Amino acid sequence: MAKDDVDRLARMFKALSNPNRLRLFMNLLEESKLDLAKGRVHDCFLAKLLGGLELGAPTVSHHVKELADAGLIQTQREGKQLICSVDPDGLAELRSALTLHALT
Amino acid sequence: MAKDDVDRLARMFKALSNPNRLRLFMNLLEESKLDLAKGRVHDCFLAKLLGGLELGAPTVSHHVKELADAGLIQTQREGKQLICSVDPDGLAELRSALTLHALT
DNA sequence: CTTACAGTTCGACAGTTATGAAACTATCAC
DNA sequence: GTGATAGTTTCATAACTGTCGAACTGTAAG
Repeated sequence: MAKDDVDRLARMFKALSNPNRLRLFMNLLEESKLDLAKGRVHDCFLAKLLGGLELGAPTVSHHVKELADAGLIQTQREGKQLICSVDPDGLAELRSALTLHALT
Repeated sequence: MAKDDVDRLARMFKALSNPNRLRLFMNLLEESKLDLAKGRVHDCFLAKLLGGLELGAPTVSHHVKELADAGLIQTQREGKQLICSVDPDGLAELRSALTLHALT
């Protein structure tokens, strides 16, 4: 495995290594599951992502940026709000790194 | 998703968030793939895991402990040497967390 | 234009992490 | 026993991280 690939992967894992950030991502993933089951891509406001999380706005902004920079989520402005969705490519990369190809 | 589960998952991701530690784990995983293909469980010395990694012994010892504490690898003494292998349960946990059940 | 809203940027601070040097423990070979 | 080998523990240190308050930017509504 090339050094660049390892670094890229490590960055993704780092983005998921903070419980609050992981919760954000899992919430988004949960929503995505529901929506994908219905055949459309999910979008979601930041505020909505925070369900139960008691974090200040600057902190959330920072976490979202980390997840986006790592390639795990995609963001998009829509008026005042920031729309987030899981990046399917990033997710696929993660999963394939953890897959025992010899077994499947 | 319960708080404890999130914390446990986050700990696993954190263990993989350092490039050197991730390389250690990926080396082990690579070896495991080969061995599982042959129908046996792989074991591997620390020194062997280090292929190319220029880290001091204390650092490696520390990284191995982190991976073990996170539940990603299992260790076992054998004479002077420490035998490591991927913990299949931990790996399965990680993979299932990243799986879009609605899609599979 | 003014106000309110959603999110960002900029410090700052406490806490954590990665790394190695030195000293240590445990095991094997002689 | 002596010495060599494999790994651990302790400690120090530089670098990084998570969080927030305060000030800021951009957008929409009136």
